[in-house]
Amino acid sequence: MSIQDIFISPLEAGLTSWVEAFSKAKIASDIKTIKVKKTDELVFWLHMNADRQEWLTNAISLILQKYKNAKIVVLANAPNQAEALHAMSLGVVAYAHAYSPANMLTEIKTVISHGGVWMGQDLLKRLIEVSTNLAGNHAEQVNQHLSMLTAREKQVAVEAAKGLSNKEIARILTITERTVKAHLSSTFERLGAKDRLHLALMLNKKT
Amino acid sequence: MSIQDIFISPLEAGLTSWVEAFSKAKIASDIKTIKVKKTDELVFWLHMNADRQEWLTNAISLILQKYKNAKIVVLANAPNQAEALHAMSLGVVAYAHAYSPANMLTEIKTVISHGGVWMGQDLLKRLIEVSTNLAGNHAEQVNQHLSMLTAREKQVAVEAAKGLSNKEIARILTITERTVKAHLSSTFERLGAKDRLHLALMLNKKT
DNA sequence: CTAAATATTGGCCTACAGGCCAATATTTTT
DNA sequence: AAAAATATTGGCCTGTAGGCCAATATTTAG
Repeated sequence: MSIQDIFISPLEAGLTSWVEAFSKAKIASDIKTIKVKKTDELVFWLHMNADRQEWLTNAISLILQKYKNAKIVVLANAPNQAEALHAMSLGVVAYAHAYSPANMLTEIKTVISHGGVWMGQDLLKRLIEVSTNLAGNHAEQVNQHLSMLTAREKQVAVEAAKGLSNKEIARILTITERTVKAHLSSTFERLGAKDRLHLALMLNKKT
Repeated sequence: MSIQDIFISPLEAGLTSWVEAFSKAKIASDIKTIKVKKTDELVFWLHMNADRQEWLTNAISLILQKYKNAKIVVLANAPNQAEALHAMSLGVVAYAHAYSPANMLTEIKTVISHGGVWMGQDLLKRLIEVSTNLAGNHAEQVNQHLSMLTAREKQVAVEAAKGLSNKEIARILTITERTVKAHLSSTFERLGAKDRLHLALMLNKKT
């Protein structure tokens, strides 16, 4: 079993750095025209033009559908984060500049063939920033709010913030509706919330 | 210039798979005790216990401060996404299970020494999901909801979703409270929301 | 061991929310 | 021009929410 590189590019000959890096690669302009041994380990290098957004999406899903274990690299003429994110969300394992030098291409291949992911420093950074800011930071704020409540109040509060009625909360916690109200009242006071809607906003807000 | 692996673990001998993978590695329990040639390319393997959250944070920043170009890998006894995100946001380039077999450890090393990033499939997926959701997807979803409403209903809906009462909305839109109710009722029906709290969740939720 | 905080529930009362039926004027679509 | 969708408002009625006063059992903290 060997590794087969396949370039998909509108250019007939591919770029020189590609040829330099992988002399035995196949070059095609359309996915459907290529023929490969199913047993080969496949690496697809998709050359991306700015005006082929839709093509990229289709190409990726087509490849992954046909060759389950194929690795896909996107080489963009004009790399941008949004596109990178989109591509990687579809299953691409590397995203780089189309004019990357040959030695970088071989490094990328080394990385992905060992199960790694390759992307620009800034992209990774951005990815993590977004995640931690909007997922982590928020969680911390919510936790800070919840930490001001007693254990029971917390339970009631999170259910109320989901949109459940007092009656529903009472049922799932096996207490009286009256008790739910009591917990909520003290919750409102502790958190400074006007009512359950404000509570919900405090516990769900994305800032 | 050679590559020097350094294991930091509370265990005196390290795990067998580590020793197997990198026989020439140094093993220490504290970062301060190790001595390395500045010229070496350094790979730190931090062994993470569930109860050393704080230690990890400190260790990472200490290492990166002292050895600018060092690569850091975190090996977690009990891997979890939150911790992985946190670690990678601090500059870690790989996050894996502490009991990963020796061959996986060598693959990780290959990947990171070529500039790649190594993390579990599900973590990467999650990372991208979160990013795409919170960056663009969410706004689109909200707009899709709002597009199902008439101009007036939209105005009422967004105010209601902020937590304003019918009376308040009536005042700022200069209409009767009764009219606000009418717009809200049809809004609920159009969007399939039970009440204003669910409406608020639809327009504020981060999923 | 006592004082303080929590968990539970009751009754009562007011305000607000939201549904139902109905009507009119304006705007948009066909 | 006729039909359909929108914008406004009324009255009425029911249910839920949340505040106020009050009491008891349990847990926790000093």
